[in-house]
Amino acid sequence: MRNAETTKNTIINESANLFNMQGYKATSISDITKATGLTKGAIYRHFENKQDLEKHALQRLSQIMFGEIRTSIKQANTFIEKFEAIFSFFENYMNTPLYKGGCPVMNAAVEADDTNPVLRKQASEMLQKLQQSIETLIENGIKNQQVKANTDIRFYSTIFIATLEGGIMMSRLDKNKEPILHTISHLRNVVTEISNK
Amino acid sequence: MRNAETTKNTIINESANLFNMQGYKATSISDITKATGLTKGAIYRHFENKQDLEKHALQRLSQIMFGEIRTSIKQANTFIEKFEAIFSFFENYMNTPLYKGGCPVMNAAVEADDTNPVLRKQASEMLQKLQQSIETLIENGIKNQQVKANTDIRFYSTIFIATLEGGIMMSRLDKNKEPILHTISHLRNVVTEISNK
DNA sequence: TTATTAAGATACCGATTGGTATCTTTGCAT
DNA sequence: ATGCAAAGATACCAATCGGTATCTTAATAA
Repeated sequence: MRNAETTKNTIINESANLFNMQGYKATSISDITKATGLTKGAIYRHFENKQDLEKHALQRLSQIMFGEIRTSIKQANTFIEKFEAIFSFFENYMNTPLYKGGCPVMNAAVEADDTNPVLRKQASEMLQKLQQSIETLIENGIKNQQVKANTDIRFYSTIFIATLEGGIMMSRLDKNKEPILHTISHLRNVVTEISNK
Repeated sequence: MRNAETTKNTIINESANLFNMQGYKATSISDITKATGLTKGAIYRHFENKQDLEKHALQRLSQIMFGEIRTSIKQANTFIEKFEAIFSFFENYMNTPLYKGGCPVMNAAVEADDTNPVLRKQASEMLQKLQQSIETLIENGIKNQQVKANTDIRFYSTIFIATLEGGIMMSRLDKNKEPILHTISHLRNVVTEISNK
């Protein structure tokens, strides 16, 4: 048998790219056959239906995203350096993104929120995971006395994510790095604000 | 003749609602016939094609959005009150929105950015207009000596919009007002920050 | 070498898509 | 009242949608 796992993998990768760029509803199975060079028969051997494929594709984007975030955070030592790692991760959505089409969480969230409950739930879980990892970052900062003890963790993790996501959206819309750079610059001030002097 | 203008208006209104809720690509002409009670023949008499209808629908959403923003800003007197008006406008995306489906700028931006250049350009112009009106607000604040003279207008208008848009996205995703309330609370601090004491 | 079986290709399905040509109805001017 | 033009309904079109049944190809185990 031709290597099934490899095939399944390329289907997931290619469709993840297409879904994140064009949208889930807007990407057809035949778009995916063109991108992979495979046929419908091959695709439907590996996935029950389109929704199933969407699920796996977004799961893949999630793996890539959190994989990158996790390693870049681990490499950083101080609280501030770790935040800088997150900042440059978001800044990279503009020049050398891990995947085309912008932030998968935002894309899935905006497309799915009123129509596709499966996708919506998945996006919600991704957002939760992202927020959790930022909250852990702040918690550790408090433990290490790098962050003020009375810092509202939930509040600030929300601010960071909202501001960065909004910045990406604006930057992508007018293909201009200024917004994301401004938001990062602002969040640096916020980091300083909650840091112990 | 049956009133053509009224018909055209209901088509625009209903399709604007559907486009903003389900997405532009995901909303079919037959969805619109069901919502309006009209037939395809009637719709295509008033609009060249679907793209033309999308354009008019987003234009309508833009009118509603900026109409509301403008009047609520005008009613406010001080710089801080005007910003409070904007804040409550964004907060209302969660309970009593002017239109269903969230912020039209974000929706169009996320859906269109890689595929639909017409929609994309329109969304870009809406964002520009939104930013312009916030910049004017800050400028006037400076003129009235309510805002510090050295305030970077472009910078702060970007922060405000990015943070609010990100907050809406998060709040809509998990159907919870907490994120948008947190972002507004944070932006209140920012307003205070650039205000003259 | 050959039988087996999984992987992938081909050909089709009904439903729906955006769009159009044509017919009918409506309201107004004469 | 009637003729006319505009508004809307009906009926159709080719193309594409997601999905499936069936056939062919390729790799492995015997």
